[in-house]
Amino acid sequence: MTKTRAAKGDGPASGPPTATINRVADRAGVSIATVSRVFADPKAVSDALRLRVQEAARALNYRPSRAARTLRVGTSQAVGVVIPDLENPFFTAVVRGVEVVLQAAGYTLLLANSDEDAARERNILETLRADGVAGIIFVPINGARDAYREVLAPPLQVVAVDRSPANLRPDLVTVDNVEGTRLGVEHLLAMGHRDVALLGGPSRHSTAKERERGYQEALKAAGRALRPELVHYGDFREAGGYDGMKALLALSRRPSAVFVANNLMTLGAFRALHEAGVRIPDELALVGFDDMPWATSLNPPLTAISQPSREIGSSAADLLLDRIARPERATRHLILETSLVVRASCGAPGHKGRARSGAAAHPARK
Amino acid sequence: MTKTRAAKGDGPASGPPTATINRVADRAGVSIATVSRVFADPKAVSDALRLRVQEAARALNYRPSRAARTLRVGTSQAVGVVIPDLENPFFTAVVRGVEVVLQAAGYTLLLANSDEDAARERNILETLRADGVAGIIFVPINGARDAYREVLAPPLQVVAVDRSPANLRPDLVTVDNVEGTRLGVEHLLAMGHRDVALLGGPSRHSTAKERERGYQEALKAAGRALRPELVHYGDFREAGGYDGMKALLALSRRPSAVFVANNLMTLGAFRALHEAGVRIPDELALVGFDDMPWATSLNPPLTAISQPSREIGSSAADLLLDRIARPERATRHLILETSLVVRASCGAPGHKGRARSGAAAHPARK
DNA sequence: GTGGATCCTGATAACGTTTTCACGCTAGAA
DNA sequence: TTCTAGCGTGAAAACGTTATCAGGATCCAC
Repeated sequence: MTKTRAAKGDGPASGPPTATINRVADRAGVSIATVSRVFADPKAVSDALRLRVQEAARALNYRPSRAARTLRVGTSQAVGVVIPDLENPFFTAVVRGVEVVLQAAGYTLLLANSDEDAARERNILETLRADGVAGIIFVPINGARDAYREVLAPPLQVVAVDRSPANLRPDLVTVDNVEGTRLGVEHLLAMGHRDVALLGGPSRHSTAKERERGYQEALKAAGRALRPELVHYGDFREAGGYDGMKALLALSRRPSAVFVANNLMTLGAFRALHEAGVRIPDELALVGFDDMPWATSLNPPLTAISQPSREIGSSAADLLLDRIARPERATRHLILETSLVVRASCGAPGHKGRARSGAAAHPARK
Repeated sequence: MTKTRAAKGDGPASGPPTATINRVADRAGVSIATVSRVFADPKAVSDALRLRVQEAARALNYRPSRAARTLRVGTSQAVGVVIPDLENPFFTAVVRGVEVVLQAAGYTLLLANSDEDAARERNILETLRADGVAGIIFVPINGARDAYREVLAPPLQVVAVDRSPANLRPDLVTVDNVEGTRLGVEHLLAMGHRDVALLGGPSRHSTAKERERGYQEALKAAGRALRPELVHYGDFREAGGYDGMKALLALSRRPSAVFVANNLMTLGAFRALHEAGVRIPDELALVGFDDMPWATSLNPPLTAISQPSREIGSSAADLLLDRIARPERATRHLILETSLVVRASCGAPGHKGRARSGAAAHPARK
């Protein structure tokens, strides 16, 4: 049940009638053109007038209308950010990174959630385009062939993040998924595990495919055969990890170690193991892709492949801003590095229940 | 280290020159006024013309320019959402709730992060105001006396969320923090714990104060004295919970149960307990405020006070939309209910390591 | 048939910017 | 002095909508 309290609303204390460029011009005794110039290119106007204008603007608490500017100039000081899941901490960390650099550059951030739904994504992109955003940073759903052809056509500037879109080559920021996964699996193999399983993701995501490749390469490099029954595919959500882990536990010949290809699935895997009373890492060792804030609070603390999530976002924003400034420059693909953070879930010696991490992720910028 | 690959950019395949209302009018052989009406109030125009216009609009892939509309009408179809921490899953869940109803209503969501910083918050609010957003949904930082007086003055519509702002009475959506905390502490007392500690938050947050009050009331109702050394205040972040728990563990007369007043602090508390090798719930029972996605993956699964976070967001959005439609209506305060989700960390019988939850949260809507 | 009332429709004036263009002024060169 | 540059400024025209107002049909009632 829910309670509602009513209160008397404050009377509409109607502030001053919103200063416009005209009022500032009047007060400063100049033309609106001069006022505009003071804000756009301060050194184009003489010191005397500039001061008068700034003074007047301050007195009236004037802020140029973004809408008017957008209309006139054709493109707004905003960028759209669209991610598939606002509640996945990896994506929010990315958004955080984006937000920091956009805010600093005076841009506004329009956020939308595609929910892994191609139709919804298309709808959002169209809206953003109609909004006249200067650019878009998005995690592509990777849908149909020509999904993005029209809707992301110039003059829109675009950078994709995390996943590589199907049929478009925009600026791109990803992580080295193959290498990262190889790191994790090799770590498990190096600790003597003979049968390492994989809880992978849906193949429509480039990340899922790359991580599976990393798994295969690690096995191959170690001279170990691929046992297909040890590979299960989930949906990159909690339930997928739970189901996959249960399936692995049901195997007559259980693996002794598992690599989970995604953060939410790792959560599900943990839940399945706790429910089944399986001891980690003694009965089953675990390494997950993507390090999360709660990783050290799990029991045992999770060994994970850490991605520089925040930096992925800030790099993407840098790339976009740069491209807005120079639309003609060649498309770039930035690949950031991952790192292995060793904690206890993999059974590494010296990490029994301790929560200290390995080397911190510290990839180079730009 | 980071690799960069260059690729040749696609030539600017310059799409069609962006359809405007004029082009649609021309093609349909009507005036722009009619086109505008077709979109604003379709039944105000005759069937024949409406069809012609719609057809033309579709052919040209026309979308009304939001900027032009905003300029003309004085207020944009966007609402600003400002939260203190984009990486706290509670807030992202709230944003998610907001987003769903805004999207459905055709509004765009401008997101910004105040980072618990009053100056930053003020800056953001000013920008949003200059942007001409129709309204603002925000988690107040609760700063100075007259913090919000001018910047949130009409015609801006405002609803506050989670916390009650210091000196302003806007529409408000909160949770019953006193009641929720009482629920949790009483649960621990009912299980026979005599000394229940509290890891509380900074008193500048109304939520922290309310939760402390709930703790006090529960003790009082049970006829138990308040032992001040059992109350520690953190910053509502992970580190605060960690430090607080360590302090509690250092006590000569340790409590046998702890209530943690915030999700991030719960994480820190867990980490401290794992590090110290304290067995939960045998040596120390734990209940936390706010149920999180990872709660069932912790070991043992966390008993928590669940907030309807998503619904907090959707209610706030509902309230805002309603207020935009009827700016004169009285201010309202919506108080949503919390519920106790019993898992294993509190030591409840029948929950040894099991992850099944108690009753699902299911508060009434509106 | 005439007088309204009702309904659709089109011209047109904003909304607040940015940008182009021309103008006047000062400075330096002839 | 006269001419040429160059600089700083203002007038005015967009940008794409929405809202107001008035005009032309159509219809019904008298």
